[in-house]
Amino acid sequence: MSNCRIINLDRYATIFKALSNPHRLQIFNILTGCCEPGTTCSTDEVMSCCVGDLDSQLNIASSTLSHHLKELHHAGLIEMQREGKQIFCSINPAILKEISYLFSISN
Amino acid sequence: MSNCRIINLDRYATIFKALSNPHRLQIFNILTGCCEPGTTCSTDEVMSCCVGDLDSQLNIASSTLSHHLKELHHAGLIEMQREGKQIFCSINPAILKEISYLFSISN
DNA sequence: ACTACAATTCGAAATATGTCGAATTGTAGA
DNA sequence: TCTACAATTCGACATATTTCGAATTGTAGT
Repeated sequence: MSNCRIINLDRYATIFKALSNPHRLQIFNILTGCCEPGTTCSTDEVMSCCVGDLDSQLNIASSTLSHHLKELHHAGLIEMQREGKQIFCSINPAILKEISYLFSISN
Repeated sequence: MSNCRIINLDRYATIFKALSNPHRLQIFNILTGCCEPGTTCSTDEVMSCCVGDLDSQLNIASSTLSHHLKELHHAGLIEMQREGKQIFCSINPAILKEISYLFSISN
């Protein structure tokens, strides 16, 4: 297995598991931003990334949302930072690059 | 949501779910080939892709392997083709490109 | 037709996941 | 300190997943 691309199966399994649920994937999708680079989205859905904003877009109980965010965070896909009463979520760009690399050399 | 990259959340969730289990990820990894392009692997692990070969590498019951293969196939990640007594598995290259594209524009 | 091999389906069991509402924690303002 | 808002934790429950061994199906050779 010395030449294998995926060295740590469990780690990547955790990452893909985090993306395996439609609600979490939706969160991930919102957080990566809905627009192609260079284009403009309608203002109300751009960069809404505090937990409450996600809550209003997802139609699930906030406790469930919290659970999903925890899972995305645990997988290293998102970062969370308190700002006053709110907690802001953002994508971890490093892991995005990593996954991108993983699939780009799988062809 | 008109500009969203991930149009069909459920479809991608299914794909990522297929990759979310260590055993399935291992199968996927073996099937994409263990070598970087241009390098050579030890002969015994290159392109071993009939079900029996996977079975000997995975250390799980063959019924379990069968179940995992079904899930990978259902997600569209692998193709399966009978040749005599054996069934050969291979990666669906189209879906690999698709995922690669998905993450390359997420940066 | 019989046998051997390859792989799948079936049924069952243990464990994990997704979800909710209620209760709790953390923060800021009055 | 009291109140209101934001978000999480807890406990419970229904459903899904992972896994196995036994039984079955499919294929090729004798």
